[in-house]
Amino acid sequence: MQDLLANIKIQVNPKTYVKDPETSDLGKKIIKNSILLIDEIGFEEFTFKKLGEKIGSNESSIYRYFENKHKLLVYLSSWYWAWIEYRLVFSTNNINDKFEKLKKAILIVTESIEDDSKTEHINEAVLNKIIIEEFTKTLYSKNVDEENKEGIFLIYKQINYRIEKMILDVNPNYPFAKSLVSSIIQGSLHQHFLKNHLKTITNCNENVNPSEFYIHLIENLLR
Amino acid sequence: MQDLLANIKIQVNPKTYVKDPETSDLGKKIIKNSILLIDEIGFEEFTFKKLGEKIGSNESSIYRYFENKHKLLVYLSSWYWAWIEYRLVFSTNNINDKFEKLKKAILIVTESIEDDSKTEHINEAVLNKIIIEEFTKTLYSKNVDEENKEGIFLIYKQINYRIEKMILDVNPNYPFAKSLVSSIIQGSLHQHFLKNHLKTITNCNENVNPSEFYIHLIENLLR
DNA sequence: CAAAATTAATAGTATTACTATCAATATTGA
DNA sequence: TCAATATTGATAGTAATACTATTAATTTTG
Repeated sequence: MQDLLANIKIQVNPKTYVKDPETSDLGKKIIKNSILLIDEIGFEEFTFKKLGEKIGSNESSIYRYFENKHKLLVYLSSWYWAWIEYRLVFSTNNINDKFEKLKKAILIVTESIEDDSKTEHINEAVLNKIIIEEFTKTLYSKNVDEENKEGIFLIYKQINYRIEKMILDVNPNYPFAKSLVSSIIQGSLHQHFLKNHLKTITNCNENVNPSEFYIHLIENLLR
Repeated sequence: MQDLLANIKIQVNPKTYVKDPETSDLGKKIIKNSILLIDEIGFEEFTFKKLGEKIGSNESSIYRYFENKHKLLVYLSSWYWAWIEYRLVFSTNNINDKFEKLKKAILIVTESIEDDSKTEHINEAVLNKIIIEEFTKTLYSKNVDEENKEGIFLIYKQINYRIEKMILDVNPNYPFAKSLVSSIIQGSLHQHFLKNHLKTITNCNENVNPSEFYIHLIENLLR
């Protein structure tokens, strides 16, 4: 899996960037360190000026790759979900049992990423952390409708469609497959967040993770 | 219900404001019009300067009521959840059947507010709209932990505890009551949001509302 | 090795998110 | 009722953000 990924380039919607950061050293440095810096100080405090200082480069150079920090976060999110989709398809592909397939899919989208998978300039574990804390901001923004039209959320939606199909394969009569999937994907990020910040309204902690809650849920709901 | 509410003053944590907006005309004008303006232009575009212009008052006067726009949003959210809690307690109080009680509670926290209940300066229907679009920003902020310590989210958490108790009354063996509640409350706001912006990953629309999805869920999950 | 592309450095602008000061007005309570 | 007090309005000012523009320096490439 590790090695296989090394040869795959995750495709991100070109509308998220001005110049593809994968095409230069500076671009990769921007990606790598923006992940680290956002994790460190949070997205609100994050600025291109600070990022420039961190990578010993100029603010204006970063603007040649990304219009603004919102678009950069959208880029990172798109990369993340494309990576998740790849892992989802890859690891459910050879499972014949419909329910086992669905369970595996739920696991992929709800588990926390413990260690990184050797994509040189992207630390997936840290990226997962910032997705938990910041992904909601890419959806809940004044540009949602516009960005949705541009296809920015296509991969995210595609993951939803794939799992929706798996649900209907397990139980063709379940009437809320779309809502169930979207509430699992978004809800599991939220449970991770609660585990980190509002511990008293979640059962998740170091020992119990969101995956268990959601797998128990579908086991009791769909069959 | 309408009349009863007219005599109740919703209590909001004093740490959200500098001066209680309920104590003056200007304060009430700030509350009333901030709700309308945030709904109109979105929280990101919203500034105290624009609000000042809208109410024919000065930017600096608004700062005497709220430290910044984040705190104002926190105030509005706290008011909203206190209002929901009031309605929750009031309307489940006399229900004896445990499952019916839980269903009613779920209904209260997931339904969309169609018309306002005559709190003079607060339009609950519009407030509900901005909670759907903006509440997530009060939680997912750099100050969560600090604000949580200050008790800012107490009422929100209390609603969670109340419904958790109802779930355990229905099924004492259900192992994820906390996570189920928090995922319903937050998830239903998200389903409303998807209905408005990403229609293809939800079953909710003008005819189907999140309440139906969640009530069907607990019916099949807890008994 | 020359041309083209990329990056760095510097400067500058508009807007935001405030704070400070002081005058004008409204409120209150003795 | 009038004087003290509190509230609000007007104006000005600051630091930071989120950019854009220009030009020079450096790197890449054909």
